[in-house]
Amino acid sequence: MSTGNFKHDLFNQFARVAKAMSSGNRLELLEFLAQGERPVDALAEVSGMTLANTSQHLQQLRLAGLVESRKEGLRVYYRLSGDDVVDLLKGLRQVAERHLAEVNLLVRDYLSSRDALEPIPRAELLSRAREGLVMVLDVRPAEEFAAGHLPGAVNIPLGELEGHLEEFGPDREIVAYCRGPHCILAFEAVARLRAQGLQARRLQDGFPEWKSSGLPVEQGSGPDSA
Amino acid sequence: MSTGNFKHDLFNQFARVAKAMSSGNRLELLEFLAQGERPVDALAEVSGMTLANTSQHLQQLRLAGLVESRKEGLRVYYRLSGDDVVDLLKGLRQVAERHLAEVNLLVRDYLSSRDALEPIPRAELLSRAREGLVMVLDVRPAEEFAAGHLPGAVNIPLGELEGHLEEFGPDREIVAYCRGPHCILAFEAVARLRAQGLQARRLQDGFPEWKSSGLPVEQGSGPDSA
DNA sequence: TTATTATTCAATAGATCACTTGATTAATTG
DNA sequence: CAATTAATCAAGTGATCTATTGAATAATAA
Repeated sequence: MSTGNFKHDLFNQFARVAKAMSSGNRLELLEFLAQGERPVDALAEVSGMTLANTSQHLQQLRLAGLVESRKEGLRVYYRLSGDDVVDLLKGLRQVAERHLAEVNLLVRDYLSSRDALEPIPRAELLSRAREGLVMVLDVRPAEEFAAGHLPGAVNIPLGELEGHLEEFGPDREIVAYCRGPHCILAFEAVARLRAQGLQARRLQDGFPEWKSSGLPVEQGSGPDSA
Repeated sequence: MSTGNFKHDLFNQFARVAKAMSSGNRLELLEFLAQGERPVDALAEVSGMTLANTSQHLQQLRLAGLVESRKEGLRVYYRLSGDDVVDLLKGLRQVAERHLAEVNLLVRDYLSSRDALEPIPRAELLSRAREGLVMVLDVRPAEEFAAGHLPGAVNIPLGELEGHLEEFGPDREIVAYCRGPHCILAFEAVARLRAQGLQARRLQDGFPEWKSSGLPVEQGSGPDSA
């Protein structure tokens, strides 16, 4: 790796970090890890990759200094190696959104075909939820819900949505949320609920943003932790 | 490119940006471009790549939305597509420095072998330069010097340093600076001057940091624009 | 001990990437 | 007009990357 040329060596080290982030699959892993520590099998399932493949990608991320791991019993838990990694991911998203026309087209196409309506702002949801006017729906996996969620939220992971349709009424608006501005779980949920004739909207951004903006958060098993 | 899967497509777009930055050569180009607009041949020379290779790398950067170009006469000038690209580069450096042991080893080895002394802080240089106690040496290429430099600085590009040794005296300390914290020009200059028995130190960071911290700047051809 | 589970390792084929070389385009000059 | 210059394009080769497969390791349970 060392070429004896300081400048080159240094840039090549920086490039290692970028190379680790140059795969959509690995970025997806990083985004999940931004939510907190996760074992390998959970990451494999959520990313849709095989276990071995996921493990290898995680090791590339580790070699680039982006994640760290900890073994506990049979499981190996991975986590981001620092908040600066979150900043880096954010910077990457920002540049892509500002300068890649394809990203905007993708988002626009998806939104217009799935959910033309504006997301509901956080403050508005808070006040309307307090008045009991809306049902707050958390479509993330149960484990993420257990680690923290919006107050009064009901947890129905996206895959189980079809089995719970009778819990919704046509008169009470449903506001779905998930992980963040680019998490598609909430989009999908809104699309499916609307297909059933229900009133559904999407929360602006997701749980991490809600939490980091200082709004109230509930922990532990919620009202629907079946 | 499109897989019909929104989430995947989106992450793959983000990955395109990271992939463009996953080469040391391209990062080097980006760092030069952070100084301002440059034509292809200048970038080729400074990076040590062939013209064709440089051109191809620049086009990859453009496809990733990191740079833009403008044609003027025979020349094509490239520039960063926005300040967010600078932020992204900074984030990349930060993560690499914090989490890659190799980077710290590289920097430490280089510093201890070339320049064990601390860099001189900006404020200190300013006051000492005003008292005429130090000679401020800009070792960047003449064109960069002309675009802006420290007040009273003398411009001697690194390659011409050996031909100008008689301009320095052993009693007046020399403070060299260049582009930034990882630009090696100043390191090299200090090493060579010390090898001649002269008192030489390096400014903390470089010209961009000096300028952005609000300290005075001179423009146009300086006192030594031979 | 053997079996089970979570993870990693090793080997592989196909795809993509980096750099070189020589030809080509576009703007300028004589 | 032909010659020159800056940059890009096109093709080829060796290297690297990705995902898959099946085997190996390590911790736990029976």
